[in-house]
Amino acid sequence: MPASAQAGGTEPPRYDFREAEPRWQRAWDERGCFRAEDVPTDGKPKYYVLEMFPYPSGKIHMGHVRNYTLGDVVARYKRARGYSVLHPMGWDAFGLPAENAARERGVHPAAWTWENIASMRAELQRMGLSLDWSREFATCDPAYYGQQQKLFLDLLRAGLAERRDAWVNWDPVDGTVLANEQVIDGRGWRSGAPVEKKRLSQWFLKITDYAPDLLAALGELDRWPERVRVMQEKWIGRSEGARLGFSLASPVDGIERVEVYTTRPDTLFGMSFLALAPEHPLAAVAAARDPAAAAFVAECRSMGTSEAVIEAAEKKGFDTGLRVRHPFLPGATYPVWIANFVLMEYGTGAIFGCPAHDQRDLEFARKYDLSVLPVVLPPGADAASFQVDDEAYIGPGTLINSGFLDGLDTDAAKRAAIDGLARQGIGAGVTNWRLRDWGVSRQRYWGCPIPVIHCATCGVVPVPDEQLPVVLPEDVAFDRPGNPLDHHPSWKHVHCPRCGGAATRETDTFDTFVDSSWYFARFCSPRAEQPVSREAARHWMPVDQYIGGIEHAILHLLYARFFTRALRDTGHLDVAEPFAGLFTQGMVTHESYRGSDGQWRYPAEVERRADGTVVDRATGEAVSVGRVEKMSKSRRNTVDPDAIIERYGADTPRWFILSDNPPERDMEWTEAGVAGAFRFVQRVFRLAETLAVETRPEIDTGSVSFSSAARTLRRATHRAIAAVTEALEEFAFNVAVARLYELANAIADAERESAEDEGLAWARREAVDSLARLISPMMPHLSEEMYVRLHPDTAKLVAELPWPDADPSLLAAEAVTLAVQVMGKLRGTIEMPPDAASDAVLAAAEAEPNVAKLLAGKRIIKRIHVPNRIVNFVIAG
RNA sequence: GCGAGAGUGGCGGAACGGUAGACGCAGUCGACUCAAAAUCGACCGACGAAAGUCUUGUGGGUUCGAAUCCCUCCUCUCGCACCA
Repeated sequence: MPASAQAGGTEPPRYDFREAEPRWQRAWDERGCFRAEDVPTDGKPKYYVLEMFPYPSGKIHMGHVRNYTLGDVVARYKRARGYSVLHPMGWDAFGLPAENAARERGVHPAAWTWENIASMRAELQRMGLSLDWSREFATCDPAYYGQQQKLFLDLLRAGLAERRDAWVNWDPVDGTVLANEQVIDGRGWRSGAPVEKKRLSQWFLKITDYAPDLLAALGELDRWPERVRVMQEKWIGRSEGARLGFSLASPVDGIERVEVYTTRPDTLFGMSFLALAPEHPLAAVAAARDPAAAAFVAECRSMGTSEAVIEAAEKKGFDTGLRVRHPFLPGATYPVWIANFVLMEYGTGAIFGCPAHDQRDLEFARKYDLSVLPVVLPPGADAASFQVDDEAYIGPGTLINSGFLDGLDTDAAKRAAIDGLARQGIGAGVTNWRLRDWGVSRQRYWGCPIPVIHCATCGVVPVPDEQLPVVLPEDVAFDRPGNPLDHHPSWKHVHCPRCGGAATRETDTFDTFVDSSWYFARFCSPRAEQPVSREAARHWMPVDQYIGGIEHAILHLLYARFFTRALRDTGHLDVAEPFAGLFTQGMVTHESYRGSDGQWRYPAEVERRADGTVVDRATGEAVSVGRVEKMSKSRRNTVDPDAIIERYGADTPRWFILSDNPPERDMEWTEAGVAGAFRFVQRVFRLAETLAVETRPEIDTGSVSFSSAARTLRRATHRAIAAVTEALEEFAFNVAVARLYELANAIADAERESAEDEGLAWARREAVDSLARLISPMMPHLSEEMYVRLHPDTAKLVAELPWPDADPSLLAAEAVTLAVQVMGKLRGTIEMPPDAASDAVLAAAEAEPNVAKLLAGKRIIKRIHVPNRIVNFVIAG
C-alpha cells in the first residue's frame, strides 16, 4: 500500500502535495494566469479549448476527471506554445434529476442545482485545471436562459422555429411527453405506464432546412473522428428517389390520391400493394368507416413511437378494401393496406410494396398472400428460371415484366420511370432526408421557459423584448403529476402584449439540448448584454479543440452544428461550424466486486491481499472479482475522485489517467496504477530536491567540453523535449508520459556518475529543469514546485513560461547502432558514426564476425544500406 | 444485416516499411533494515544446456526487409438499423 504523504522524521524529503497544490492554485488565480479577454489585444494566435460542460449531479466522477485532464493538458500546452487560450467552464444545469430530487426529497430544483454546482466547482478547482473561472455560468441562471429566449425569438422571426402538431410519446400517468429513449418496452421509464401516441402541439426548430449543408460540411471536418462523421451522415440520411401520387380507384371523403416516396421507381411494375402508416390521414378515414380498421390503428398506436419497439414487432397489416390505380398500367388496381412497419415520419407515410425487390415488402406479402412479381433480373440470371423465394433481390440488374422499362438497367429504369411520372404530372424525382425537425417542447418545470404567449384573439404572440427574461416562478409544487408551471396559480395568466386581453403563457420549457447548443458561443463573452458579442465570437470561434464523450456523437453535436448555422443566419455569429476539432475520449472502467450475499461492493470496500485474494475490508470475507466494465453506480465499481485527490493529490490521478493508455480508448482504473503514478511524483520531486541543495554551476556551455556522460544526458534531455512535444501535438499522451519516464531514468543514471564533473552537474540541472517544464501540462503543481526549487529567485511561474525548445544539434547520437541482416534476418549489429559513408558501413557490416561467418563462401547479390538504420545482404543460393 | 474501429508478453501499451515488445504495471532475485514499508540494483515473450529457433488473431501476397501495405477468413468493441 502506498504511504501517505506525511513525511516522517527520518524519511527522505517527500513532496507535500497537501500544502503545495492549494498554494499553486492560489498563485495561478492571483496572477490571473488563465484569464482570457473577450477580445484580446495581445496579438497572439488564439486557441479555444473546451470540454463538454457537466451536468451538476452533485459530485464529479472519473469520466469528468479524464475529460478535464485531457482538456487541461491541451490548454496548458497551447498556452506555453504562445497561444492566447480560452478555456472556460460552466454548468449544463437544467434537467430532470433536479425535479426528481424535488419530488422525492422536497428540495427545490434551484437550491438542489446550485448546491451541486458549488460542491462540483470545489472539486474541479482541486484538480488544478487551467480554467478561466471568471467566465463560469450555469444554464439555469436567467442571465443565460434569458439570452436564449432572445435567440429563440430571433429564430421564430427568421422562420426557423414553428409550432405544429406532432405525434409524441405520452405518459398518461406522469402527464408528460417522453423522449424516445425514455420509453422502455413501451412503458414510461418512471411511471411504468404504457406509453401512448398522442398528437400534441409542439415547438419545432427547423433543422431540416440545414440538412444539405449539415451533410455537405461534414466533409470539411477533418479534425473530427471518422466514426462521428459517419454517424451524423447516417442520421441525416440523404436518399434519392421519387415522389408520386397514386389515384384511388374510388375517392373517399374527398381524398383522391395517395402520395408515396420511393427510392425504387424502377420497380413500379412489380407493385403488389400500397401500405399506409397507421397515423396516415387516409388510414384515419378508413378507421372512421370501419371499426375493424379503427381497432387495428388503435393497436398500432399503443405500441409507442420508439423505433426499437417497432423493430421488435411482427409485421402486421389491415386491408382497407380501398384500391389504387397503377400509374403505368391502365386498369390495374392494387389493395391499400394499413401496415405497422410503415413510418409516418419518413417520406410521405405511405409506400408502394414491391415484394420481389424489398425484404420487408416480401415478408408482408408472404404473410398476407400478396403477389410477388420479379421485375429486376440479376446480372447473369435467366429470365425464365429466376424467381424470388424468401429473399428479395435488392441489387442492380436488367428490367423485365416492366412494359416500357424492359431491358433497361436499374439506373436507367429509375430515370425513365421518373420521366414517365413527370410526363403524366403525377410524380417527380426528389431528394429525401431522414433527419426530422427538432421538437423542443418539454412539459417540465426545470428548463428554459419558451417565451411566447397564447392569446385567444391574436394567436401565438412572442414575449416582447422588454419583458424578457421570462423567469421561472420559484413557488412551485411537485405534489402532483404533470408540469408545475401549468398548475401554478398565477404565473401563466398574463395580458396579451398585442391586444391587452387575457392570455396565457406557454408553459412548456425547452429541451435541455437547446441550452447546450450555444453555450460555447456564450463563453466568448459570458456577461454580454446580447446573447453573443459578435466581436468576441469573431475572435474566439470556432472552438479549436472540443473534448467529450462519444455518447454525444449525434444529438448534441448535430444540434450544436445546426444552432451555430441558425445563429449565423440571424446575425449573431460569423461561423457555421462550432467545433473545428473534436476528440472523443474513452470511458473509465474498473473491476467489479461481489460479496457472497450477491451484493456489489465498492472498490473502497475491498482489499487485495498479498496472496491475490480479494476480501471485504470490514468482514474479511472473500469477494468474487467480476468483469472490468464502465464505472457505474449500479455495479458499485466507481472510485470517488475526491477520495483519490485527498489521498494522492491532483497530479497523481492526472498522471495515471494520461499514462495508462491512448485517450480515445477505454481505460482501466487500478489501485496499482495510481500507486505507481504516485511513486513517480515522489521520485521526480526528489530529483529536483537533490539538485536544489547542490551548488549551481555557472558554466559557459559554448566553451566547456562536456564529458561523455554529460553529452549523453544532454542528448536525452533534448530528445525528450522533441519527443514529448511531438506526442502532445498528436494527443499521444501515454507516449509523452513514457518519454518523461525515460528522461527521469536518464537523470537517475547520470546521478551515479562522478560528482566532480562540472559539465555533468550542469547537464543534470538542464535535464531536471526541462523535466519540470515538460510535465507541466500533466502535473502542473509538481512542475511549479520543482521549478521554484531550481530557480528560487524566479519571478515567473511555469504556467507563464514558454515551452522548452529542443536544440537540434544535440539530438543526433555520436554513434549509431546499425542492424546487420543477412537475407532479412538480424545477424548482428555494428557501431558507426552517424551518417557514415556507405562503403565504410558495408565493410564494417561484412566484417562483423557472425555476419562474416554466414557470408563466407557465398556470393552477395545485393547490398542494402539504409543510413543510420540497417544493412541487409542478399546472398545467392 | 450495414457502417466504423481494434486484435502485439501475465496486463496497459510502444514502434517514419528497417534491431518487435520502448515506457509503465504486475512478478522474480538481490542490497539496505532487527523487521517491514519506502528506496536502490539486476532480471523479466516462448522453446532451448547452448548455438539458435519461433513469435504482432488466421491463411496468402507485395518487398532485400511487413505489426505496419494489399487480399481471404476469424474474433471482439462501438454505432445504426422495417428510412421504402
